[in-house]
Parts: sequence; structure tokens; C-alpha cells
Amino acid sequence: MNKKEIINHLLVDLFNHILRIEQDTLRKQGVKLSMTEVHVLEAINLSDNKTMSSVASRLNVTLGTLTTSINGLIKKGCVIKTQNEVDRRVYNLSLTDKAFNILKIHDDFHEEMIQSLLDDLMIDEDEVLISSLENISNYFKKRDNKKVK
Amino acid sequence: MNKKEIINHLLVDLFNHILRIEQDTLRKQGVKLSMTEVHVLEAINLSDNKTMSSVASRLNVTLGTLTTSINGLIKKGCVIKTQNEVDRRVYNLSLTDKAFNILKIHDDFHEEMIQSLLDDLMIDEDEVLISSLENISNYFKKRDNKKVK
DNA sequence: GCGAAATGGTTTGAAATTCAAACTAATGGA
DNA sequence: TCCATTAGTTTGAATTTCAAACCATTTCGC
Repeated sequence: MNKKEIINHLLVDLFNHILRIEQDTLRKQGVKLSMTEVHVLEAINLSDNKTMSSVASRLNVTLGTLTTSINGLIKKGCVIKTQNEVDRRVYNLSLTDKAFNILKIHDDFHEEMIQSLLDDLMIDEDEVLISSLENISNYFKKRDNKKVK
Repeated sequence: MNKKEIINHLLVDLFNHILRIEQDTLRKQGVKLSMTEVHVLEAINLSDNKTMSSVASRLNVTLGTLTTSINGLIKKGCVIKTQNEVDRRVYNLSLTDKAFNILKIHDDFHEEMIQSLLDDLMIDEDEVLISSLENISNYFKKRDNKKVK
């Protein structure tokens, strides 16, 4: 087994574990949302103007898909949608306290995960790990743009 | 932004790109299967005794889910299901040439991806990357087992 | 200003993926 | 032999997603 194969298997392995664990953790904390829904909350939180369009494009889903998702999150009391008074085609999204609490749980999980990871590595060369991850991430982003064009 | 946050964002970024690119690549090669279906083919290929149960547990899905999936793959001419003559409750799965060709395309993509990644890194310290990935992967596996128990 | 095009979003209808629970069929003890 | 276990399927439902048709509002050209 050469190095390329090893790296490949490690990446695949990573993928097969993280999402499920993340889901589990949220459920055990009493959060009734799916990962998909939490991702929507995250996208709203990180979006600048927090409109349907901007959140949808950040998530790489269609507006139709987001409409469904947002309706669910409104019903669950996590999102508030208000019509923009200046341009009334536009709707502005905002998060409720409930949503922020859920995001906090999610962030804490990530925080804990990364911390344990760093402890586990027992190296002070985070720099190397960071630059490796950066390069992997950039590579994929580049590829992504190439394909989308 | 501290190092933990940086690592976190990089991992999240990775996740948000890879699956979609993988999907795209297969589609552009004329493969009519979804990533889910390709994962099933992969799981059959890597499974030892290639029964419904063993493949389902490798994929972490229920038998019901796998039944649906396998029916589709049989219809698409990728999988053959034969009743085991020794224990007739059991069904043995095998891959057709068509399936092997698809797996080859998929593997080539991964191969190319990792190669570009290594070129991109322009370091000879694959060792560091590999050990970093190994540690991340092991950390998640450990966490996984903890939760499952 | 008026009508047409563009933009922002929703609805509709359908497909894929998934699960739990009820079910069938075969095996393997006691 | 009959009961429990094991392997797998079916059923009914929820979630996630998209494309295409649609509605409402704004903006642009004239």
C-alpha cells in the first residue's frame, strides 16, 4: 500500500465517521434538529445580509430547498423571517435565542473535538497540521471552482 | 481567530466541498449512479463474505435500507444477488464488470486527487501529513466506538 | 409613466435516502 | 417437533432535494 493509498483511505475514513458522530452528539444533548437544519442555522449566522438567496448560495442549495428548510425551522421556533421594507421581494432571516443555544452546543462540540485532537497529537507543531489542512482545503476549493465554471 | 478555530474551519470547509466534487466528477464521466450507490459498490467490494448483513453493517445502515439500494443496483446491472446454497436465508452479493468499471473511475478520481494534493503541498514530508491524518482518523474512530457502546 | 424583463422567493410534483416496525422464511437447538 | 434466533424483505412514513412553473415586486428602456 503506497502513500497515496494510505492518505486516500484516511480521508475516506474521516468522512465516514464525522457526520454521524456530530449528529449523535446533538441528539444526546436533547437537540431536536437534524444536521442539515443545524447547517442552515450556521449559514444564516455567518451570512452577511441574511436573505434567502445569500443563505441558499452559501449552502449550495436551490431557493426551493431553502424555503422548505426555513419553514421547518420557523415552525420549530429557531428562525424568524421578516419581509424587507425597502425591497419587498426580499425576506430577512434572523435567529432566535433557541437557535443560538443550539449553535453554542454545536460549536462546543467542535471545540472539544479539536482540543482532543490536539491533545492526541501531542505535538506543538500545529503549524504543520494547519498548513496541511489549508493546502488540502485550498486544493478542493480550486477544483470546485474549476468544475462550477 | 485561534488555532483551534482555524483547524475547525478548515475541516468544515473540506467537508463542504469533497462530496459534491466527487459526485460531479462521476456524472461528467457518464456514470449514472449517485455517490450513495457508489459507496454501496465500494462496501461490497471491500466486504469479506459479501452478504446483506455484512455490507449493511459496514455502511452503517439498516438491512431495509440496503435492500432498497441493492434492488436499484441490480436493476442498473451493477450487482448480482444469489441465494446461498448452504444457508438459504443468506444472499451473496457480487459485482458485475460494469460495477468494477465504475469503481475504477471512482478510484482514479481519488488517485488523481491525492496526487494533485501531494504535488500541491510540494513537500516530501508526506509522513507528517499521513501521521496527522492518522491521528485525526483514530480520534474519530475512538469517539465513534464510545458513542455506539 | 408604462410595459417588459429581471430578480427574489414560493409552490408543486417527484425522486432518493433513510428508518422503525411488522413481516416471511430458514436454521438450529432443546 | 416446536420455539427462538437469524437473515432478509416489505410497508409506511419522514426528510432532503431538485427542476419547472409560478407569483410578486422592482427596475430598465423608451
